[in-house]
Amino acid sequence: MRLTHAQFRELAWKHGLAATHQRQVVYEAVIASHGHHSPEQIYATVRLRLPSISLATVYNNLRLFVECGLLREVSPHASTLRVDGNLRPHHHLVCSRCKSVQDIEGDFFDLKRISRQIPAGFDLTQSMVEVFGVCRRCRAKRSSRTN
Amino acid sequence: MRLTHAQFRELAWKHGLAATHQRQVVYEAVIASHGHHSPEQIYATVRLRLPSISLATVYNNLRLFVECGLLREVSPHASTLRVDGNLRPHHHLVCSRCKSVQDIEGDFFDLKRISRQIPAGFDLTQSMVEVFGVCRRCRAKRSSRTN
DNA sequence: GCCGGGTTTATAATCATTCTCATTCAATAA
DNA sequence: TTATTGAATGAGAATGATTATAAACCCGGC
Repeated sequence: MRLTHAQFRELAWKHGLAATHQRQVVYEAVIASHGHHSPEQIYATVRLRLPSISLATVYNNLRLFVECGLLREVSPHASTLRVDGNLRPHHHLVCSRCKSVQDIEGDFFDLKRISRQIPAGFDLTQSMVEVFGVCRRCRAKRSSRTN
Repeated sequence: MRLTHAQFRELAWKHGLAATHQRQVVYEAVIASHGHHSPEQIYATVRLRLPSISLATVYNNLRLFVECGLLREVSPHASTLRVDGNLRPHHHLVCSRCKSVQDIEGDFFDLKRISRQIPAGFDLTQSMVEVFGVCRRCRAKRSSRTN
């Protein structure tokens, strides 16, 4: 998807960001191809239009876009492996900001109903559900923010 | 939690693993302290009992334990950032093996009902749900495995 | 057009994780 | 109990993803 520079400038300003050319191209690359992109993939796409862009710029701007709510992060977890010895069926409540994880017990999820909606062949027998939100502590800490 | 060596050996064998001393201590460290542990945290705990253990051994054995189903991996997602330009409310279907992500539309989750069960103060207004399972391709690939 | 502060670039640094290989150990057979 | 052998371990190097640094550059206001 392409935007005029004026359109992008308005979008960026609404979110408190300066509207640079690099940012516009990175943003357009993410929006244009639907899916869930890694920084490397976006970098490859953006380089077709801006061969001299730096990978660091892609990382910086993706982080900014996520922080200001222009994009969402898939699986916002801590950057390190976490392991759980609790094998009983349970689910996780994850804070998108501090990445803390708490167990939730209970049967919120109608897996039968989900099964009817998901692609054929996807196996939910060992399934787990994670619910993302903002924990009490993080909400208190940054309650002044609007996003 | 401590196990006798005989108990651990039986547990390990049931899952197709040799029962080494290091493995027992790593496993006990995970089980003993409830929560969601990083390799570094487990390494620190294990070193109290086995000061000469290598961090690589902790990593190797955690991976093996997860593969054979003795432990679960929290947030089994690709180790690289993924970004999503779709801001409309939707959820993700994630394959625990190949880490692929697909969108699912629909209203499977009764957030009101969840809200009543989660700790006070946890903010679900920007929430997202991810459902983990095994995608068709991965299921076909390793259908001979029992776990 | 010029200035100043934020942005970009290139590269170095960092962090988590995996690999390599020499050494050691667990499990089986004698 | 001991010997054997393939698997597991330990130490450190290597890798891959991400972040930090510092000099050059550009956007937007004057």
